[in-house]
Amino acid sequence: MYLTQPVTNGKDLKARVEEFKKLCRSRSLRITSQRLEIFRTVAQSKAHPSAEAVFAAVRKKLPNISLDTVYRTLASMEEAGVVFRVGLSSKARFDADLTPHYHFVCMNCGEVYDIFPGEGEQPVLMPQNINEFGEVKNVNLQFRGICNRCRKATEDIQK
Amino acid sequence: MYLTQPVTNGKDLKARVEEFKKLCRSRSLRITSQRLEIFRTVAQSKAHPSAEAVFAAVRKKLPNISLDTVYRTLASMEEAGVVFRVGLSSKARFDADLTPHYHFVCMNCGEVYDIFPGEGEQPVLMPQNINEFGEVKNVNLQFRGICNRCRKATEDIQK
DNA sequence: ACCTTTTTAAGAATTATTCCTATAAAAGTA
DNA sequence: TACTTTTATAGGAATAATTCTTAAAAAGGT
Repeated sequence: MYLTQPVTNGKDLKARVEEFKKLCRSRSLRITSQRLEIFRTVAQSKAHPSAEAVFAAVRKKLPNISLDTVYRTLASMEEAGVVFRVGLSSKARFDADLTPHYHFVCMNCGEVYDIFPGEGEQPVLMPQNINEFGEVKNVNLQFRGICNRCRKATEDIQK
Repeated sequence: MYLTQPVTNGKDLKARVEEFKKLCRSRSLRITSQRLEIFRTVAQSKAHPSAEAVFAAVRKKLPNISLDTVYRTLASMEEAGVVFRVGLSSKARFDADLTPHYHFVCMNCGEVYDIFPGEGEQPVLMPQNINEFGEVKNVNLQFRGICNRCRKATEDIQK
């Protein structure tokens, strides 16, 4: 089974902003100038900006915006699937098992699970053009989501 | 071309510690009780421990060890390829391009480069057993290494 | 225009990580 | 074994990234 991610790009900025507004409505998130401007900034950038970088850019339009708003908004945008967070969250975790394997990282509790490829299975291929970028030292493949334990816990609360 | 990582596991702890000592010698890193204990801790754990967790565990054997030593040592062990850092370093970066693509992250300058799979190429397969772990929300594939710009810069210094 | 709920700014607080400096321990050498 | 040089360490201070707290402001429905 191949990985597929939704293709929501290739549209112009205005269209994406409209789509974003719709999404906000559907989630009953209020459409604020801060949210729109943060979205525009990330949507326009190809630089994988940090929160600070987004803050600096948005500040030019909204001089009073706070860094906290940027963090909060980026987090909610990630949650909504509108932006992708490159890399993992704050705390580093280590693994001394160097046999080829990957990780399932729970977005709720932060737990890290090993995923060992099944017999004959090999989930990562090296892209052909990888040398254009540099010398690869290692490969990090993470599947991020909600682990079964956390899912069960939320189900139990709902009851 | 398939990804292959060195297989250095499946050996017992003592053997791994001896191997680690050799590696230290070859890199003229001194063999200290702190290093050995930190290595033992990470090598024994299947919990992907954080620096704090390693600190807490090592402290039982070496009550005066400092957290800084743990951080320093884990970093040098990562550099030596003895442990793997799960996830990226501290600063979060964002990407609003949701078309399927991956990233090359420079371990030196932190720059993030997009890698779009070539025509018909699809570097990530979903592992068959993924549902055992939880519900996948997204996939994060990073190739980490030294980008060409940084490599060029270091070459220039050597001249 | 009014009311309710959500969002915000501002700054304080927290968390993770790194830096600084004097001391201590390792490895090489006589 | 004692001596020397180099590297690593503890301890605490400093920094960087992120999150929390609170009162005020803005959104969206009525």
